[in-house]
Amino acid sequence: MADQRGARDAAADEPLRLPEDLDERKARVLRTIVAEYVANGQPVGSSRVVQTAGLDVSSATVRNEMAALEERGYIDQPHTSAGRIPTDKGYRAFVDLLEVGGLDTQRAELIDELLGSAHDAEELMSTASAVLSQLTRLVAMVVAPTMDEARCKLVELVGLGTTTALLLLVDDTGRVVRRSVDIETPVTDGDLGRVRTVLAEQLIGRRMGDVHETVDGLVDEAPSELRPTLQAVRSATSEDLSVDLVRRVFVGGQAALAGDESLERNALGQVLGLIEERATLARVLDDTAADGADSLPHARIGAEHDVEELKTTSLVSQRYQVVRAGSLGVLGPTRMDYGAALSTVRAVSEALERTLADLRGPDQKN
Amino acid sequence: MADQRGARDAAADEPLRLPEDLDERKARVLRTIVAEYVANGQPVGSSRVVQTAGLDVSSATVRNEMAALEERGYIDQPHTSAGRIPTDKGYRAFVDLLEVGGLDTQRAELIDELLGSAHDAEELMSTASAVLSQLTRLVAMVVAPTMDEARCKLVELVGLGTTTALLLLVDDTGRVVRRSVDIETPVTDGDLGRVRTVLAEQLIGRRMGDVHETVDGLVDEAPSELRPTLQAVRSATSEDLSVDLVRRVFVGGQAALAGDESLERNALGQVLGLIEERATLARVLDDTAADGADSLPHARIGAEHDVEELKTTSLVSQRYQVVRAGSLGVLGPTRMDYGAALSTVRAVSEALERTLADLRGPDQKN
DNA sequence: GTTGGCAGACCCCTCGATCGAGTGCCAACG
DNA sequence: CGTTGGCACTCGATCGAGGGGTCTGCCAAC
Repeated sequence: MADQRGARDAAADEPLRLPEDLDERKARVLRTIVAEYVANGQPVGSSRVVQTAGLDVSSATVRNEMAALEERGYIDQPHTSAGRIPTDKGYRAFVDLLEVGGLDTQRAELIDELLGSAHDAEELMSTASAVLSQLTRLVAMVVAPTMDEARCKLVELVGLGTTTALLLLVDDTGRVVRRSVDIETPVTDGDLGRVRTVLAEQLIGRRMGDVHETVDGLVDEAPSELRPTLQAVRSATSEDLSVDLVRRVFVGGQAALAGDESLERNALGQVLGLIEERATLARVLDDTAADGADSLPHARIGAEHDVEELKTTSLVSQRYQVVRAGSLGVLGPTRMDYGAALSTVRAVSEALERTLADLRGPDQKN
Repeated sequence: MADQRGARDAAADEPLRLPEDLDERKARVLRTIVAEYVANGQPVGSSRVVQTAGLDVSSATVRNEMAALEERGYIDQPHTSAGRIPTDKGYRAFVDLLEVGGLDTQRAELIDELLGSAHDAEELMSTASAVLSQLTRLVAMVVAPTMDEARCKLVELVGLGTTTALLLLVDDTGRVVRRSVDIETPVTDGDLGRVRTVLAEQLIGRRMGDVHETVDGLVDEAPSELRPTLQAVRSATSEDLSVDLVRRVFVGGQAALAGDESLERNALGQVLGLIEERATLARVLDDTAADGADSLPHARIGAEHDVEELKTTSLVSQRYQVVRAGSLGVLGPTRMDYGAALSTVRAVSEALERTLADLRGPDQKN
């Protein structure tokens, strides 16, 4: 397992702690190689390192350093007479040494402006993924927060047929959960209305996470004619309410994947396939974010992924909203601009937190 | 403009009408070339045509026919000493001569079974796109029907802050429209409740397409304290209700695009980009389906598209539900198996219609 | 109209040679 | 001992030539 520390915060002023097997100069060489390779996509040779790193030594010296770096697994050589390419371990070390800077004010303002124009949580997250993908030119993903902690604001039960109904729950940020209810025996509109009233009385104001349990408690007390309906509602709410409809994943900029040369066509297909499996995708984003410190983005690089399809890609992900956590991030080839990715994810994440708070904050009366 | 007749129905028993510039044998040669090329991806030569078409003439004769076909623009030669490849016009002629057969019972049953397991319209369409993409190994898309003709079944107005509320409309198939309402001046819960009552009285049972107009009519009659809220509702419903949230496009199997060699990497990126623009996508599907006869799928091939990004792809699309029409289809490289695509789209479309009818049919009481 | 035959075009693969980038090693130097 | 310049070496990339194979277009004959 690779080092799982999160990216460093630029604010924390402790000196950069180098890995044991890297001295100052080796680290600098490694940094240069990663930066150059990310920028140009070409293996980088010793002379180029000397040039761009502005080191005051000869290329022969750098060659020695590079040999050491290769031996320790930080870089690799496609073939004997080629320059070096970072390994996953090399990227990892690079990222660990990286200071996550802030974004320039222009971009930061752009983010705030765009996110601020959203009317509700859903639109907000959709915008966030669009902004994130455009700024990074990577695939951007935003996982909606769980709604367990949110309060139930509205309950509706609409009959669609004599044995089917639609259950609607709205939370205090305006998110809507929509569940089909299949009732065993036909039920009249009147009974449906009565169930609706009971549900509204009991559920409104309660935590969304407690809905199922509450409904469960109602089934036994209820008069027998309402029981089949309540049982149906119980089973309709048994699955985590956040799944599927609410814990949606907003994906933007998939096309960017195709534009990247460094991703094999085959790998591309696999990644696209994975992106369609929203449940796995949400898990991967959440997990990756959880590996990092709170309010700092964290990267998973290449082989660090536990999902086979992502082994040639890197994911930078961060949690937002500590109370009811969602996560967001960008996905791209391991050869990505980690500096930009990390700081952009961080900036958008923070902007999203702020805007989300605004949305239910200032003019909230209850 | 290419020929815009829809695909032929196998049931219609009129003789196949050949294009003027194709006699029986030329058509047969063309058919063989398309079939072979679709199957193998290799340019097909005269001798191969003789073999697989089982023609009782020599390859020289076929060469003459092929020269004629090339002159008329049906086929093309990548280079002098290569076999022939169909042009878009060639594919078009091929498709026009194609009889849209039924699917084998095994597949047909599979489709019915899978679609039948869906609980509501949304799940149904999502399943349909998954089924369609798996059967064809192409990108499948299902555009939800417009809801103009559907009846309003429920109206709710939930306050989220003193100046923001959430408007919920549910139609008689259980689809939910969700609109943010920004009110000019703060409004009390009581007033909000009264507006809700007014809206419910006036809207329930009405066509969803008439909602905006109805609300518009209410604004002037309403007491002044309700007016800001009604105005806000009016502007929230001004946009077509079907757009965005309801007229969703369910896409499945994008990964298939990456797997196909015949699509340039560049083109792939463009297609992926277009797929993310759901509004355009819905329009293209609708338009393509509209070009064909009702209850028959229609193909748009390569250059027939008016969208630049799709010029190297073909789309097979069909309308379902004539009253409140949606459309569905598959997208892939022009070199696709049109026979399979056409019959599968047709089969899924019909199954979707049936299931959608069932969903609101048998046990519907109002 | 159809056919066999044939020359020609041209892709594809391989082979060899050359070029150049970049390396590893080594002896010398401070 | 770290650093350096020098040098031989490796190996991909590029180029051109040549052979094999495929498929065509044309033509004369049937």
